[in-house]
Amino acid sequence: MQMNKMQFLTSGFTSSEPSGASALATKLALFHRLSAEEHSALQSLSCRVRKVDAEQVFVQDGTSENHVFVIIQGFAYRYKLLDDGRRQILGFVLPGDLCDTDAGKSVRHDHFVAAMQESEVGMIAVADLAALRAKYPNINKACSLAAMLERSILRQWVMNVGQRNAVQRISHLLCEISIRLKAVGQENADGSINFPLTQAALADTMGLTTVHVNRSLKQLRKDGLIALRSHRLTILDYGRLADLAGFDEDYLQLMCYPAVGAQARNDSYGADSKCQAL
Amino acid sequence: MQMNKMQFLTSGFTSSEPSGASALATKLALFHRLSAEEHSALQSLSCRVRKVDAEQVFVQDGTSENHVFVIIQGFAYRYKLLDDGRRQILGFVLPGDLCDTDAGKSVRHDHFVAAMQESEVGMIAVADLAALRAKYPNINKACSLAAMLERSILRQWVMNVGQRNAVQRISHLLCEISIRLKAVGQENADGSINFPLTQAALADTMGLTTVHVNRSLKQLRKDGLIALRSHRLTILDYGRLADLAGFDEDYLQLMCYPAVGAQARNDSYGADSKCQAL
DNA sequence: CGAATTGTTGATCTTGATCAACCCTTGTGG
DNA sequence: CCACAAGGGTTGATCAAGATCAACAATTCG
Repeated sequence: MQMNKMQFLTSGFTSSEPSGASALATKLALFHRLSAEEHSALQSLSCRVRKVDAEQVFVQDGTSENHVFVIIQGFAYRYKLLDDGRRQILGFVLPGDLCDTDAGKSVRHDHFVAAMQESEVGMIAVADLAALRAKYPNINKACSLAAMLERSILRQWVMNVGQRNAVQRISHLLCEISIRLKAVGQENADGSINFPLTQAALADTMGLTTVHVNRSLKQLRKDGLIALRSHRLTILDYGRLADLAGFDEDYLQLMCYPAVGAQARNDSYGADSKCQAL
Repeated sequence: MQMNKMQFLTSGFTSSEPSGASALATKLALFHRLSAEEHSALQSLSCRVRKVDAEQVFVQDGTSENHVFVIIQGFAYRYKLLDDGRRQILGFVLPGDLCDTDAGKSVRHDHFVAAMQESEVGMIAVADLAALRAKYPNINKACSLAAMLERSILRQWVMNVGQRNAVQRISHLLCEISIRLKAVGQENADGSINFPLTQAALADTMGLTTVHVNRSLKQLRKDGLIALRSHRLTILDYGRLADLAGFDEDYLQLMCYPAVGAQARNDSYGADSKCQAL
């Protein structure tokens, strides 16, 4: 897959809204118990909201950024380019996810991040987040754990591309995305999910060609495992699909902070009391 | 590659020595400027040193650990297993590197870590390191950056396995290991490095078969790019090798903290003042 | 409606897998 | 010191998953 044209930032900000900081707070609360004070500190983080178009790049390779991005809604992806134009997709950034959390300082990006569909991202000053992390240990730990989850997912991807065949790779990815989206409530009433990847994007994710992705999807449909059309994915038989893919959702469970003894639940803002996958 | 037999911990501790904490301090200092106080706090971290045999597993999948490990000397690797016994190597842990830095709490491991050759590892209580991170912002940042480097390397690996052919993948890995080892002073007088991977391990790293690894190495030797025998690697033509692999060492430069204005250098313990790759 | 993007299919080719020997080195015990 | 075993490395022959090339169909969108 060649990357031909790619739009760049046209700098269109909408005015300051609370939703960015709020999405962040909700997400971090899944990783580690936060005190009421910490929660409200997060809520009051100044966060500019920006709309980005589909295929718009908002983190540039080689640049360094004074902001951390939170995806408020939509679907973004990280990628690298090879000299000859081939693209490797390195991860997906879903609602509530952060780009480059753990930068306590500005760091040179080694990859791009672009929106897969029209999305809303929140921008938080690196210094602001760093200050919060320095002051509030639980926020700091939650950020570290979020970064750890990202590594955990990356390891699965290496496993995926290194050891599995085309059908398994694709199945594995579908399972991952499905679980991650559902965990943040992004599920449609009919059980389907928003799946904005073209077959070309899938190919660049899995290290395959579009032709082969097409044939593999055909196979998955024929076997009654999935329904996928016009960017809507329904997993028809999760059990068989996960089995085929060798998918074990445990690696996504980092967000589940352990029960803290008999301590009452309402002393903190920790989303549901139930242990929840990402 | 099948994993047949694999030795497990026989719990042999040698008595407490300073070298573990010291290796850690030196490494972290490369990521972020540390104050004298922070540096000595690291030095006085209690750290038990343990010898591990070649092929001995010291971090178990599915378990959680109260310790963070520092490799003092030797060579370790992370890996996952598939049901059918296939192994995917997910990263190498070199002298000074940490396993699972960012666990502010005990976390369930999603992979194994084993020694590739006889090694020495230091064990630091998770709680101790967490306390230091909470107290000293620069230590905290350095740990976050170390974790970030690990992600950065993982992204390169996905790129590698997803987009490059056998010869390129192997070349890329050789470049990575070479730079990382040399950056921590692990270079022999003749310019060679310790390279304890068997061809089978290389295969499990790159998602190839041993046969194909063997043929690719033959190619690299024939082209005068490397010399490799009895676990000693010499890169004969780094320029051509890196070029062939599409290797750009920038992604390893996270350790290089930026110059902090005109501030004098000797107010902190920051290894060399020169920007140094990992 | 027409252009562009995305998806689908067939034919053929290539990289790397698989299977099967065999060699070389290293280490061990008699 | 030699014999032998075992692990690792090397080579050849054959096979298959996935790549490449080339059309063309179906959607989407202005």
